[in-house]
Amino acid sequence: MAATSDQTQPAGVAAAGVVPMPKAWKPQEVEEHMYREWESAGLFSAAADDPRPRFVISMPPPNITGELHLGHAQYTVQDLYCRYKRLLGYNVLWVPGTDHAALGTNALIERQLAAEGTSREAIGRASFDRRVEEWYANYGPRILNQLRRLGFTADWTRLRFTMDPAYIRAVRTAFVRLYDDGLIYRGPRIVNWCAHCASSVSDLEVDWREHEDTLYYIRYDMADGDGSLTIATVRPETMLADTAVAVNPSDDRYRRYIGRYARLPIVGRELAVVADDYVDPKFGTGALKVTPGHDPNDYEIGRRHDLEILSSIDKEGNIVSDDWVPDELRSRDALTARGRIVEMLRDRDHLVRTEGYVHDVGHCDRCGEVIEPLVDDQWWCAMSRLAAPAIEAVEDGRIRFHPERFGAGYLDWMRRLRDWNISRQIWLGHRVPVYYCSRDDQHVFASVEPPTACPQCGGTELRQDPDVLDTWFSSALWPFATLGWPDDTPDLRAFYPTDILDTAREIIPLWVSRMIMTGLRFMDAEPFHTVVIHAVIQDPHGQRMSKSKGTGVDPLEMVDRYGADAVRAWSADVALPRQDVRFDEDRIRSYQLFANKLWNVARFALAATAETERQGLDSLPAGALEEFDRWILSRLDALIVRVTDGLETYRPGEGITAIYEFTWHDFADWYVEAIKPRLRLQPADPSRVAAASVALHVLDVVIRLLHPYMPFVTEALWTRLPGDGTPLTAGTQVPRWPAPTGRQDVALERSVESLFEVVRRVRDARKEMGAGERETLPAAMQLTPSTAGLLDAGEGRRALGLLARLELVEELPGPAGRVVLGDGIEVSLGAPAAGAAADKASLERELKAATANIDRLEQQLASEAFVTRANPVVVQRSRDQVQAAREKRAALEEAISRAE
RNA sequence: GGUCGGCUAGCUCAGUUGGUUAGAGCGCUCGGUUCACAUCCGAGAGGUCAGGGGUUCGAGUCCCUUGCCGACCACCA
Repeated sequence: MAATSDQTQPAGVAAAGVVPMPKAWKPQEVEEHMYREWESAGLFSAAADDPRPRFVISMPPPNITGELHLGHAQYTVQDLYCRYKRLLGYNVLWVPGTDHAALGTNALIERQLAAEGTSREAIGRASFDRRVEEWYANYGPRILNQLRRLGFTADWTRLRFTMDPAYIRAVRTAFVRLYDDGLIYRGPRIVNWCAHCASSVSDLEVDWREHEDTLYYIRYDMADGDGSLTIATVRPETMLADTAVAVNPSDDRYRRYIGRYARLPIVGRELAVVADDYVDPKFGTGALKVTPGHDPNDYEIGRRHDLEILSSIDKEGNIVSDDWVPDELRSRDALTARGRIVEMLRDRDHLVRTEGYVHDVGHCDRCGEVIEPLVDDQWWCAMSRLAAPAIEAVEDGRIRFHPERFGAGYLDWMRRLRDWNISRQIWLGHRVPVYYCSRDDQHVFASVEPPTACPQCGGTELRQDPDVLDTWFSSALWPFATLGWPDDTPDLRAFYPTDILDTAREIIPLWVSRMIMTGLRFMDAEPFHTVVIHAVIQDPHGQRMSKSKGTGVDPLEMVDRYGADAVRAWSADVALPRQDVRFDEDRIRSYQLFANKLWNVARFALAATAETERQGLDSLPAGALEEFDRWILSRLDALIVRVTDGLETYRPGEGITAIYEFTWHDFADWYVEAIKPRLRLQPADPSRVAAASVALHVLDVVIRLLHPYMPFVTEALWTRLPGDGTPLTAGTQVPRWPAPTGRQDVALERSVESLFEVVRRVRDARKEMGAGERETLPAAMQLTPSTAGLLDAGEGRRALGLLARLELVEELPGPAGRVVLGDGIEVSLGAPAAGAAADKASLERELKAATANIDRLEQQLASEAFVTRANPVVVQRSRDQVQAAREKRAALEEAISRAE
């Protein structure tokens, strides 16, 4: 890699000390340049003929409806696994792309047109199409730039867009095959109609919101004059299209009405009274007006009883002008008509009463308009034959969800699937590839290539269906259509099926389920084996982020402020296995600070070590490692296990948390501080060489473990460590992911950490005694017989002196100022030059705590049940603890008496 | 209505088969110009683990229940 900025200098240059490493890690000065280097070196491109095992992710294509929001930072999870797998030696392909988002983009462009005082009808289809192209040309590149700024290693040479010519052919092919197999059909059924978008929308695109409405009780007299039925409705305007009244067959109140006829007020139509189990006798009056033309449930009742379907509301949301509609209501919009109808009912004494009523009303997901259910000719995709194998794939475990609970939700939804309304009446999108011959209404056919003649009669006057397809119909083909399907391409053969799909949970029914269905149908294989559902990012108050409320956050703003590494680390931390996560800028910032910390600890280690010491651990002579060396290597082994395990179980937060804690606290705070004197020894001193080698080894491993999370800072450091110069971002033949080395030593860890605890207590005591920060105190150390050899002499003794700023002596010159106790160790501190000679109060405080601890343990051990039934290991631990606590209490009491 | 998630320090969150005296980051208090880092170092204060009940020698952790917050699915006019 060529380097222009000093932070990306090759290792040799920096190591020679020619160019010093800057004091602070400044991602803003490094990341963008470094990314361009990676991309231009082709590090993200996978080869179809690469013999290594492959790992593939299809990127969920962001909608080109605008710029990305912070939620897209969750794509970090995908890059994390791509980089992890590259380090493991896989041939990795991450296929990127964008989605045309027909309904959404269409709504935005229409809004734009409306703001300019025009409309799509006014400017015509050609101009509209140009608008669409401009839109995509504007936002598409911005989105891709955002993804690049986050450091994502998607293979941009394979970028796809769901409206590319090749993709259009894939969509048409899928449609034609399903059509020819009878799984796509056209027919009149009730749909969710949005008058504003002038299109149907699928059940999943209806947004239900609570409304306060009025429930009207309306009396329908019987046609034969004998009695009446009162019904309740919130939508009196739909009564014009009533074609029946329904009651529950078991409802004694209404049994005598069944089979007779009621007369519809205002209109005068006769309505059959039918018996249907759907009717809830306890709701309202127990009698239901049936309007098959404008209510999904009524539609079902209508089918069961073979009722006529009438429409009283048209696609503009106005009352129809059919001759059975009273003149004064015709063409009025539905809402004004409602008021007028209520007046008419009141005038004619049909309105029994009204009451307030709170219920949910469907709104268009895209534009917010109230949805009008109406019956319309639409294209449908039959679900049951497609769903069955997709259900089995998850039941059998061929596809697994993480977190697991989402699998149950998927199955529940799939088992209740209804046919899918796939046509939309807008201009933007994939046109339905169905053609009608002008010679004969019966000559209807679907065709992948635009046909020139009717296959049945050869007629050349053909008309294409005006509808377009639901965007999700095209997205459903994503994992294979991006690889060249329907052609049998090398990419398709090499890279399908993919491995992991990572997305948000709300997308499971919209997209995941449909990819599984089409993958099994067209490719005869599940499109992926693992579905990872990441958390949804909310605003800091736990509300959904929304652009309109101004609570949306631009990921680039965060990247500019804290660096991509910090944003990524935070994303990876919170993405799994949680369900919701609040945006927390401080937490992002903490990862920037971490990058700086890593940078500096590396800077120190590199500056303090000589070129000759950068040879690797293996070249050290046997026995060269001291206690702290073995301690940090033991901790490092545990870290490798924890990070790897976290990634393998789809809990990446475990990994980044562990790396953070290890690097900052174990490595920088303790290990590096403890070896500083050793690094100042002569270059050839074995102790120095061991410390330097271990420090560099730890850095090397940490950088590799951290790289998937924070690629930029790790790459910058990698070039300065000994190695072959191949960027970490590059895939290599030889795996580079660290493996545990068997150096874990739990007993050693315990004794070293108990020494740290003593250091902490001494620091605390020094402060309480009023010792100066830089003042060295004399101290005598006493060890109990059980003490580990570590503390007796050598490194432990040295470290205690260094880290707690003590001079260890055999005998204190005067009375002890304080006595500090640890596990098997007692440190008597000499009095500081100034300040309180002894702090009896704090000793007494400690005594109190120690006594309470003894009481608790003694009580526990006095319990017969505990001693006989608890795990012996636990019992022994309590015994050891109480013993240690008693020793400590005795020492404290003695110290207190000395202080008096 | 069904399902799922959450409720742990002032704030945001860890806490993986039940077992030391419940942790971290930020914030706060006190002290630090030690030649890696003030984007830092050291020390400290701060929690009846949402309420109630149960199982257990032992519960933040398991079971039941109540409450509140949130999400998804369904759609009783």
